[in-house]
Parts: sequence; C-alpha cells; structure tokens
Amino acid sequence: MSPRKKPLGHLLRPLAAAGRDRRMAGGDSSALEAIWQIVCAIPRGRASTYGAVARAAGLPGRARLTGFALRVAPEELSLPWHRVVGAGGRIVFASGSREHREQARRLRAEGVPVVAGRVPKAALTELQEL
DNA sequence: TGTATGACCCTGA
DNA sequence: CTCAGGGCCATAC
Repeated sequence: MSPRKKPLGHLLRPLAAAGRDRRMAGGDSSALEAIWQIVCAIPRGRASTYGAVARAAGLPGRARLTGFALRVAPEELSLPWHRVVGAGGRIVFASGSREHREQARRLRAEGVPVVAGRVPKAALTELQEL
C-alpha cells in the first residue's frame, strides 16, 4: 500500500500553536499538507523536482508552492527536503551556499550522486504514480 | 491596495 | 550554453 493520507493533524498542531496557522495557502492548509505528504513519500536514494511534487499533490503548475511549502515546513515534520531538486535535477540553492552543500551532502549520504550541482536524471522520480 | 520577492518551470531564440 | 518572457501565487511591506 502506498503512503497516502497519513494523519498530519497531530504534527500540524504545533504549527498552529506557534501562531503560523492563520489561513495559510489561500485560506486552506490542505495544499501544504498535500505537498508535505508527497515529499515524505519520496523514497530514500531517489530525488524528485518541485514541479513533479506539485503535480503529484494535485497542484499542477504550482511548483513555487512546493518551494514555499518546504520553506515554511515545521521542523517537527522532519521532511526529506534534500530529495527535492529543481527541474533537470539541478540543486536550486546558490552554488557554494551552506544549503547547497548540505543538500549535496545529504543526497550523497543516501547514495544519490551529485555531479556539478545536479542529480542525474536516472536518480530522479516523477512519482506521478502515487 | 499595490509592489516586490521568491527553495520554480517551460518555451523559444 | 545563456537570456528573455510568461505563468504561477503566497507572503512581506
């Protein structure tokens, strides 16, 4: 069985408690939840893209929202954010930045090769079949 | 209320 | 390969 609709409510509570719940994502947090869920579903040793995550979450054409969702994701979720890269497998963080190195390090740590700041297409997954 | 800014993407030149 | 232009849209100010 695929990992869908895992209850995130108990994990979202602390976010609300932090006072960040105010009608997020256009008065509906389901979009962010959906994105977080998809990111959680990216298998170890693989990577996907912002656009693909958005599509899999039922939000075609909204890659930016994926970026935003990761940006505001509560630490408690411990999302595998490093498995999300830009189109073509490119790490979007500025080359040389702390985040860029961190993402490359985490990816390599689970066997994903990072060459010239990008993940080979073979390691990418469309994850459209969730 | 309007403008600026992004962890983006795609097409075309 | 780079660059421009359009789409997308939540948040910050």
